[in-house]
Amino acid sequence: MSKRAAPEARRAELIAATARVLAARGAAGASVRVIAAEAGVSPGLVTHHFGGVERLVEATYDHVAAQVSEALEVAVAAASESPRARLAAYLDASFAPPIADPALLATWIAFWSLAQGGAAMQASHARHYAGYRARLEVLLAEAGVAADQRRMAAVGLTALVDGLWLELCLSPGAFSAAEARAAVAGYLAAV
Amino acid sequence: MSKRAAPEARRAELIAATARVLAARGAAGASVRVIAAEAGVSPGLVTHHFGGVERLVEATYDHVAAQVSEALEVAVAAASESPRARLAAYLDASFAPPIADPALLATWIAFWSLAQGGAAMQASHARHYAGYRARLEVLLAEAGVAADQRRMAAVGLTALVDGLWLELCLSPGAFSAAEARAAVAGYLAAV
DNA sequence: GTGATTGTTGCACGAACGTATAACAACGCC
DNA sequence: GGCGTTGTTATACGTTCGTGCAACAATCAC
Repeated sequence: MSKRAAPEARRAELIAATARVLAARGAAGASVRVIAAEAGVSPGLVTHHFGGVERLVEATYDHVAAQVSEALEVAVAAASESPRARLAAYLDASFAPPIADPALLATWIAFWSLAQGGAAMQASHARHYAGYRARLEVLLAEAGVAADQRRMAAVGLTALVDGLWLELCLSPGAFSAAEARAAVAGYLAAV
Repeated sequence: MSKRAAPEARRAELIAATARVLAARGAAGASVRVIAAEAGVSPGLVTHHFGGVERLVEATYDHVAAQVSEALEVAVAAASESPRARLAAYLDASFAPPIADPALLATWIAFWSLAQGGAAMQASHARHYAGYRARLEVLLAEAGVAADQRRMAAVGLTALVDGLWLELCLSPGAFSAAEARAAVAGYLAAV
């Protein structure tokens, strides 16, 4: 039996275990029993702390999305103070660890597939992507992009980065991370 | 009881039923019983004709991928003879029916999530995407793009179109199909 | 120390899963 | 018309699923 833990700590453990299971086995493997075994606890704990698997997966989505946003901010903070460099760092971070990771893609695909029937998951997705685009528009503004062009630039850049990230993780042999960065740089130059 | 049918016809019916189930209920709903009910036959027929659900889903992937390719070719054929118009038609077709369809995205996500553990599905995906990029490179060549720039242009355009298509289906409110076409046109102008 | 609170376990339950198998029925062949 | 071939159904089996529940145990208040 696992030692008694504070509710928040146990919830965090279960969320981390869910993320690991999702990455390793996909949506099909994310069962209560598998997740509980990964966390080293009894299956009943999932119901006790989250009231159901669905709620646990939603919480895991929010957690992983926050981790992604944080990784992108870390990349921006590590860049020089030049607005252009900060923008490039934000975009290029998607092609380097920990973002460019097949395990993260597997997790993301699992979320997408589980979002099919869940309104809460769809809302979380919309919020996350809107946040990504909003952050991008701020960086574009700081880099001197005209106000009336920022929205479409953000839409296009988000789509381009997403598509490159997806294919980079899905079939790594098609092109390299450096080529992905070059493609983004080309698009950026056209804006 | 369903009338006796030729093996090929029955296989086609089961594949069509699987595509409908995948679109409507996602990967989680693609069970033998649900698919068989959708096709109006007994569950045992899946094993009899395909030897298992996994094989049936693989066959469905190939079928849907072929339908997508065909829809893109129809769009190209409907365009004027100008190489630029044919290229634009090929790219823009992703933002109009039957490609820009949330049901098709649901099907595609289901394939991705099911491909996690299946080597055959991964191979099918790699083949389909390579075919898409190869066709794109031909259209780029006909439109006058230099040989040494075609590959990266195809990679970038594929990623951009994919990202826009994904987000267009996933959260239709973020931007319009016309804006997606404009983003692609902008990228194309930069090449 | 003692009692109350509550995190945790183990099990039971009904439902759904994939598949194997035997019986049935429709079609082609002679 | 009878017969073999084979598409089709219905059922059964073992497994896994999510969840509810009673019992257990660790912590805290006093």
